[in-house]
Amino acid sequence: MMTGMAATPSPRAAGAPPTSGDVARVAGVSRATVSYVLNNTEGGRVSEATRERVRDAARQLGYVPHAVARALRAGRSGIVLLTAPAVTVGPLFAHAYADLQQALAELGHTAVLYGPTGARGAEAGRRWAELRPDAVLSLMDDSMDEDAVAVLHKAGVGVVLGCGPVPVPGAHALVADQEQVGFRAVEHLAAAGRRTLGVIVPADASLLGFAEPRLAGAEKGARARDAVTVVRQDLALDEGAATRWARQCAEAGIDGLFAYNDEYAALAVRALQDSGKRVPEDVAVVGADDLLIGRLLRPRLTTVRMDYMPSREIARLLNRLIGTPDAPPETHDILRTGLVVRESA
Amino acid sequence: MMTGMAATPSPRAAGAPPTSGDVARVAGVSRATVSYVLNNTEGGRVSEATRERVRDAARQLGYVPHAVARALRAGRSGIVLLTAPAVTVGPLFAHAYADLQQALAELGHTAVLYGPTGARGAEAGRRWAELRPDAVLSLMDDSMDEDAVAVLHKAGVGVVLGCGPVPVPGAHALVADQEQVGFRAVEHLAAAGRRTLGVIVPADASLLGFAEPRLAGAEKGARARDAVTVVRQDLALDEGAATRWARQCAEAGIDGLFAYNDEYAALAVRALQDSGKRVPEDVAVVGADDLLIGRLLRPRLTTVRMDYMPSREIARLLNRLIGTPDAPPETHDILRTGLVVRESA
DNA sequence: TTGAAAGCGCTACCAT
DNA sequence: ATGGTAGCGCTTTCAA
Repeated sequence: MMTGMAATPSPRAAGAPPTSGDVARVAGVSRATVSYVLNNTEGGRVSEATRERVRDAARQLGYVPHAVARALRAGRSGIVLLTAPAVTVGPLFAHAYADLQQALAELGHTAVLYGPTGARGAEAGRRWAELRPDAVLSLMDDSMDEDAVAVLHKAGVGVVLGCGPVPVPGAHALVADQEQVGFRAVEHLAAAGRRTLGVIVPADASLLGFAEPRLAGAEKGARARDAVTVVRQDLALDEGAATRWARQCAEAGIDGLFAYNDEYAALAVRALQDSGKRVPEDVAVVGADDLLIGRLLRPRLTTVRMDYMPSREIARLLNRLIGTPDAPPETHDILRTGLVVRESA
Repeated sequence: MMTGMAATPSPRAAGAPPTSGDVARVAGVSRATVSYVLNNTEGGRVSEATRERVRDAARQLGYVPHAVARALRAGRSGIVLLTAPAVTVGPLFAHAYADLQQALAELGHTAVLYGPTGARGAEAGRRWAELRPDAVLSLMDDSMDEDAVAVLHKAGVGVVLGCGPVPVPGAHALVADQEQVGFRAVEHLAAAGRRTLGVIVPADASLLGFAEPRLAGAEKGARARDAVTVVRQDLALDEGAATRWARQCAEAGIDGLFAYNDEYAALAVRALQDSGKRVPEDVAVVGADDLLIGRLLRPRLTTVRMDYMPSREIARLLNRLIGTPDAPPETHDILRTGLVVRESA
């Protein structure tokens, strides 16, 4: 057993960052008291005079609590890990991410984005699990799969929430039903009397998770109509490719076009116009995502707008799930779409 | 002193995630040995048979090391914290971020993005410092200032690297000299005989950190020439604002325009054309950042392209700095610009 | 009202 | 070749 002096440990090396022990020493109290004061634990159990001394000492030393040590002791890190592949960390995502960060912070969580690991499945799950987050939210991330979920659960990460075109087995799901997008676009084109509909699918493989369902939705839309056919058009986001595509497109007799998003639509419109086609007279074009570029081009793009569940609601959902880690997987629909009719279709 | 049995602690609650102690128990060895084996410490000091048993046990239990505990013990978290305000987490940034993540991972670090905290200066510094990262890289983040750096250093975060238009005192700096951009644009417009140059500055306050230096560079370019003047044009990224701006622009007698970036340039070109001006005949336009939209417009946009230091080099730099935490602040230039001449100027 | 001490999971030093 | 054990910084129970 130690005797005496324990409340006054020797000062630490000069350059070392101050710990709660240092604060205690300077304030002339125990580490326990420091903890009580700085965390406002147990209302008035510490006298106001002492509280003031402790806070002064902390300020004077520039003390910053050590979240790692706190997490170890508490058994929970307070971290919500967001995972997202490179492509997703894009413009649409930027503000949503900032909002989510904010909303989670208000609920006492720390949102942290962990970019592409280079691994997939169980291996990716292990990388995430090492940090022992309270929850993992994977955004459109196809490296999150059933194995990854299993690893996470086994490592004590109680909440795994997948957000993407397809739900991940075993995890909670925010489903963004991308099929709606294609369906709605085709509905509009068909109603305008178009019969041979091209659907532009991006060559970028990392977008297939979105592109395939949008195509599938378009095909579903075509089947619901008589005499409407859908032709898949693979296209890279590149002017040369677009020029070649426009030629081939004319031969296919396409009179209506649904592009993966407004960027691809813009590229296609340009190429069609350069090849002598008129938009929308010869080919009607519908884009998606309501990007700025669609309003700057002439003709202005008709597009399928996406309304996702607001970040604040997602934060509340996460907060609730973290509170009940063993609840059975829930599925929430987070996508509503609407057509923005402009000039191109 | 404990006696006996210490190598065989009692099993833990069934649902609890396995610890190295559990692995040790299953493999019939001590926790120390588990640590040696799983971290490949000290070459052959553990027999191959034992190593195999340990690895089997770990696999069977689904053991994932606890990075938090490891960090506490090691005194370093292995984390490189990236901070960025909402606007920056944009398209240009996406791939750079993914690359950096990758490059840092290869060097044994974990890159983690910590979005806008809602706080600034010392308070923001405290939020970051809590996580005890080995380094903080702030990207175009104006909430990182001298006070934040001081807090971080005091909390033992040895490496603070700022990347933005202006260096942060006390921290290492990656300077992206945005003035070059404006200078180069004005040089081109003046050489083409334009004399009254508008410079479009975005109304979005969060972009001012870039916009002001670009404007300053343009002014510097004008001073270097006779009879060339620069007129600041504030503009919001909005069609209505652009229409009003185009009218006022005609009155000002502007015959050359440098826009903050290609998006603003596109908006301006559109508005000018709609108001009856010809581009480039009446007004020559130069954009910046070489965005896709610049190639889709007619006329195609002349733009100032940016070449940043590749992520791999930034990762190597960070790695070196983490190895020598007390080195004096270094400054590195990471921006090269080049003019891409197309049709608009 | 305050303090002592245990212990979160891990690694590294020193024994054996 | 392997094991005991101290201790990273913190919170929290129990004791005073």
